[in-house]
Amino acid sequence: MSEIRLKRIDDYRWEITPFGGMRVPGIIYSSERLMKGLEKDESPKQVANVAHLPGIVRYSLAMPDIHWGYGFPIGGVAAFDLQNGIISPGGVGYDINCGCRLVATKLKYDDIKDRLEKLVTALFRDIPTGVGSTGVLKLSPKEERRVLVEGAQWAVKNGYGTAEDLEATEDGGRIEGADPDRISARAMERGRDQVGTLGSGNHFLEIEIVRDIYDDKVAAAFGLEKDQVAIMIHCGSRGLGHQICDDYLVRMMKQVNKLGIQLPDRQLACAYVQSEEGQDYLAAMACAANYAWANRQMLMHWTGETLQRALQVSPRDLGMRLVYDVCHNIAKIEDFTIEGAKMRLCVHRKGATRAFPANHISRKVARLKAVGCIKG
DNA sequence: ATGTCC
Repeated sequence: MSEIRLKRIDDYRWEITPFGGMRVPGIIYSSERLMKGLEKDESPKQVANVAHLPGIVRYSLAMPDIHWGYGFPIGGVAAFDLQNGIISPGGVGYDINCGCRLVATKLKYDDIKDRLEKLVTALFRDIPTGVGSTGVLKLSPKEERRVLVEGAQWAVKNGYGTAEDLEATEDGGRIEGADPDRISARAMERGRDQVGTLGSGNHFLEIEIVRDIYDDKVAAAFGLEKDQVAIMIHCGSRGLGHQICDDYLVRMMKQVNKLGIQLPDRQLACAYVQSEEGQDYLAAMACAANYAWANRQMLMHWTGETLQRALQVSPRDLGMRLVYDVCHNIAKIEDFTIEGAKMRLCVHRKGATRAFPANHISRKVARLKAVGCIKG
C-alpha cells in the first residue's frame, strides 16, 4: 500500500488522491486516533480499489468503522451511475441487510438491576442463538415467499409487533422489487427455519441502560432518558442472505471473466446495474433484506414476551417501543441532486456495529452455569 | 457474516 497517499482534509476527513486506475478520490471519515489504527491495515487500499469500478460517482467513501472486508472495506459507501455503473455483492456484504434495532422500555435500571442474571438466562433460553441455529417456525415455501416479499410487514401481519414498529423501521421494513424466483432453491431451503434467530459472529441481543444524555432535544425526540432500560438487537439475514451473496458472486465472476472486465481485486466481482445479472441481484438482495427485517421484528416481539414473563409485568408497564431499526448492509436505488443535476444512483453501504459478539452471551451463560444460576 | 468444505 505504498502508493496510498492520505492527505488530511480537516479534523475528520482524509483523502486518497487518485492514482493508477482510480476514477475518483477516496475519502475516509475518521479521527486522528482511529486513523493510526489503519496504518498497517489493507482497508484504505480497498477504498482505492472501489474507486476503480465503472460508473462510480464523486468519491469512494469510508465511514469511521472502516476495516478490512470482502472486496469493499466494511464502512464503505459508494454510489454508481444507473446508466454505466455497477452493482457489487461485495459492496453490500455477505450478511445482506444486517442491521441494528434500538428498543426503548418504560423500565428503569433500578427495576431490573437485581434480576439481570435471570433476564439474561431467560433471553438466552427463548432467543435461538449461534451458528446454524434454527427457530420455532418452519415456513412453507409459500409462506417463505411472503416473508421475502413483505419483510417486517409480514411479521406484523402475523402477530409479531405493531404498525408503530413499522413506522420506526427504515423503509417500513420492506424494500420494493423483491422476487423470490431469482434466488436459489438452496437459499430458500436455508431460510426456511432460520427466521427469528439471532445468529453468531458480532450479532447480539443485549439489555442496555441509558448512561448519559449528550443532547437533551435529541433524547426527548427519541423518548430516551437517563437510567432507562433499552434493548439493542443486531442481526441480519442468516444463511439465506449468505447463500444469495455466494450465488451471485459466482454468477457475476463468470460474467466478469466473459466480458474481460478488469478489476483491481477479484472480490469486487460486479455487474452493470442495467444488466440481467445486476437486476437479478437487486431483486434477490431485496428478498434477503426483507427476510432480515422480518427477523429483527420477530426477535423484538419475543424479547418483549420474555421480559414480561421474567419480570411479571404487563405489556403496558413494560412499554416496549421501537426507537429505530436501521440497516447497514444494503444497496439502494436513490435519487440525488449532484452539482445541480438530478441523478438516480445505485448506492452501496456496507457497515458494521461495534464488536460485542453474540458469543459474549455464550460466555455469560457459561459463567452463569459455573456459579449455578442455570443448569445444563 | 456463514450448516466457517457439496
